[in-house]
Amino acid sequence: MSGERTELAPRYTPGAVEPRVYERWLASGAFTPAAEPPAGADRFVITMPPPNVTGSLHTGHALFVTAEDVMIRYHRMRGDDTLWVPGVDHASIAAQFVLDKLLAAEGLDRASLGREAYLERMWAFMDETRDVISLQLRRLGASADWTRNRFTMDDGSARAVRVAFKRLWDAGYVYRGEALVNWCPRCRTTISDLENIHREQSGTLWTIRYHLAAADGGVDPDRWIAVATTRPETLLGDVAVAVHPEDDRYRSLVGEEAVLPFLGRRLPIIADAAVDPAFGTGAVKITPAHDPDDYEMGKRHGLTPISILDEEARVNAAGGEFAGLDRFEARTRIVERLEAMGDLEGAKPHPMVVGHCDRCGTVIEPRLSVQWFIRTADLAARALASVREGRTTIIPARFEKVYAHWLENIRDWAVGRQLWWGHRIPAWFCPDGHITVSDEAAGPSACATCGRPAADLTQESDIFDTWFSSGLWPFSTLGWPDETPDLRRFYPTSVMETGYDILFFWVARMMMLGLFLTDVEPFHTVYLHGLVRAEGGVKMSKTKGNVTDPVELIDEIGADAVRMGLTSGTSPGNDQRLTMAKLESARNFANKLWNAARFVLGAEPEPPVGTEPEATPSLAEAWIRSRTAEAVADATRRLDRLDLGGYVGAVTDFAWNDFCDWYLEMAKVDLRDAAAAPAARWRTWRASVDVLADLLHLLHPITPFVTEEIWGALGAAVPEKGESLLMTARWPEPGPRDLAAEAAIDGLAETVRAARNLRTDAGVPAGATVALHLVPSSPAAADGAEAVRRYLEPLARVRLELLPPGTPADARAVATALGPIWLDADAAPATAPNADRVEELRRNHARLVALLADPAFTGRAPAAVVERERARLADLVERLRQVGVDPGSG
RNA sequence: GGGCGGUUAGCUCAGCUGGUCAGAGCGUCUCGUUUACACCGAGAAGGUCGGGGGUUCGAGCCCCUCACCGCCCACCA
Repeated sequence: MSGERTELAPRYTPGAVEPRVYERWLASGAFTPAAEPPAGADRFVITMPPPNVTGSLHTGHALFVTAEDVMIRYHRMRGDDTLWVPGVDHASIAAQFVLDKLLAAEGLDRASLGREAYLERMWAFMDETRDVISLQLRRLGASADWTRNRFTMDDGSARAVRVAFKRLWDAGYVYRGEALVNWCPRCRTTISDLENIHREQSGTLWTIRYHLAAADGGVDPDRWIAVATTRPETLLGDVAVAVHPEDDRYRSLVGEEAVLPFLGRRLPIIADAAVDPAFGTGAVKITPAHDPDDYEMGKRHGLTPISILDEEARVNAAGGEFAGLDRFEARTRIVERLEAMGDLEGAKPHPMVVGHCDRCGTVIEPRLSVQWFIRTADLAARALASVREGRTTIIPARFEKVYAHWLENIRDWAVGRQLWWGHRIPAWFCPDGHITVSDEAAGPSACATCGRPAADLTQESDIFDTWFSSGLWPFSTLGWPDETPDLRRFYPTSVMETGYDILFFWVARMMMLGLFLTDVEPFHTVYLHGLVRAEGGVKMSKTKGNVTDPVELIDEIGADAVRMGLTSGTSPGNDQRLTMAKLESARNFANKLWNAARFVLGAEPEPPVGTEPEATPSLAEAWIRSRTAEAVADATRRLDRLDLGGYVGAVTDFAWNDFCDWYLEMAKVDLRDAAAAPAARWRTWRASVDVLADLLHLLHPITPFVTEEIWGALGAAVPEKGESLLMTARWPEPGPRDLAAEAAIDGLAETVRAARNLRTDAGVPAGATVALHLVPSSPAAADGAEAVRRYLEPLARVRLELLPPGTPADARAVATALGPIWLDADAAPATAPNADRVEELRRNHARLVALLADPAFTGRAPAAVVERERARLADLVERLRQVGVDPGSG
């Protein structure tokens, strides 16, 4: 038994063990699936949201890492064929935003560098940042397969993007057309509707006079139509004035022309039912190139849009004297000029909703341009059906409605971005106007329509929306489009875990693309965690400066505590405030576990000599084994339901209350019983080791480091317990329950608490041992009391004195499951401390008597419920009788 | 303008298909140098589960309504 012993350090210091433990895990190769799946094993594959390559993880990310790692570790211990592919996302717009700022600090910009040099800089930048996130993930304990580490800009992703786009194109799901899109003048790119953040703002509603054209071809100074607008600068692009067809004020003007100020353009006055006569003046200027409503109306009336802003939202040549001005300068100038001309009829404050760029906050400009679109109607319908028909389940379920609502109202996806960092759209234009889409890395060899050679073709300069490649993640990371062994073995994946904030951005897109390209749902469960908020309840963001680096927290209190602090007491989809107090109590738990293990390891008795017969289990052992069985079943059930908060709560509760507070205290009694046979002491110790081992298994998914470290020491002491890693040990099966033992210890615990209360009430010094009198309420209770005497006496610091059944209870007695108890007279106070307790018994008794007398209850409630209430009443009657109170008839 | 979530002990939050569901941690108060742990142990106080209706034998849990707080979606100039 001697062998090598790994002693646990006297004090728990997480920083000392974590890196070493992670190295052992890595070296074991167990993060990587075996070459062949274990026979008959279930599959469990996590789809993780690849974080943005440019950023480092904040504490919010630590939650997703924890949730996924808990799941994957649990399933690995179950013996499932598990895989977790880690990786990062190239985040084109975010990456360019960051790099542009770096360049600006050097006095450089995108334009002066040019595309090629810019991308070189970007790759160099990537090499610096790419590993930061991997390192953070490792510090958190992520048991991901690093041999499969991926990047959405790697060759595999690039190929998947090309093939995916080609298939969409070939199936008619891609089109190119002119449309009004969301344009960010600062990022100089199109963005999707999702990235266009609407914010309420106070604006101004100006009323402007447009004079009517005079019969002689000039401008009529006395006749005008007043239009209301919040954007006077766009008048430069006006092509009409619209009124409601039923509006009597303007009916006679329809068909006439107004004259555009400054530019003199003739604007037909048209009638359209979309105009709200009650708003403003009831007359609207129509600017199809700069307003979505106007664009639609322009199409209805055959009006040609006029764009008046360039890509940086400065007035272009079409703006006449205002050309070159920024849109907001132009607004000011135009208002001033109109006022001077006497054509500004009014201006009043007007609350309005304005779209802003999600990335940089700039006001979004609707811009008319030719774009690549993915037709979403069919794709969305399939994605919707998958969830409706239960092939994919979203947790929590309420997000299924959110998901459905979005997909039901989805618009076509403008996938092109006028950026450089990203996957270039694999489409080539031929001088004759034909488009060739190719999935070859080298591009097409010739125009697919007319056969002109590749040399004559030019590739589209736009790149894809980042989410296009992210949307392929579950299968592009497994080798798709090739039918690789990985794809066959690990696809579709099991659980897709992410925050609810990217339900539309990512989850919905993965569903749409996955179903189209692979004909199957990319995952059967979507688990959405809530957001982690800072202490004050505010959202964490870099600009607010309240982002905490998880690595700093880990250095301070350990990765296990960070993981536990982030998951305990949480429920999916609900935000949480992460407080230092919560993290500290998680750290305290790790410390507690550490010390409990130190105790168990240090309590090893002399082994018995071989001739001694094996001892029978003590009551304490029978009880803790039964409790362990329940804990195993409970933890397993909760993990299977992805109830992570419940799992953490249940397993820590078991560890702290059942194992540490009660079992170890009882085990001490058995271990230190000098009168007991060595075999009995040995058996008790072995039971402690067994239960500790089971407990470590249960805790491992949430606190992998501390449990692995303890496991190592346990294995050194008891080789058959842990020769290898806990990480790959088998998840325990629940053993049989022993309800008799549980009832016995429940009775013991109640009696100990009651005795402790009596001591406190009586002011007995903590160290003193006093006599405790008990009148067993039955012969069985007498036996029960004898059975727990060995534990009761030291735990309550009393000498138990059993009195003959029927002995009248003392006036200060308290009722327990075993019978009335009271302290020795000289230790007890003169008053009757149990008056309140008796009163409570009486109240409950009265309530139950009334309830059971009600035929409505006994008649309609299920028999089991009525039975339970009857039993409870009987217990109350017994306890009242114990303390000398006659319950009477009620 | 739609939709969703929250409102449970001083604080932060759990509460599964209505029947020990009135809970946990932290905080507070009182004890405690028992050889695992003061990052601890023992004990205690503290809530008519936002307000008001309703369904039911029985409701934090279901229905209606109101009030705040927050979020998501939404092209009205």
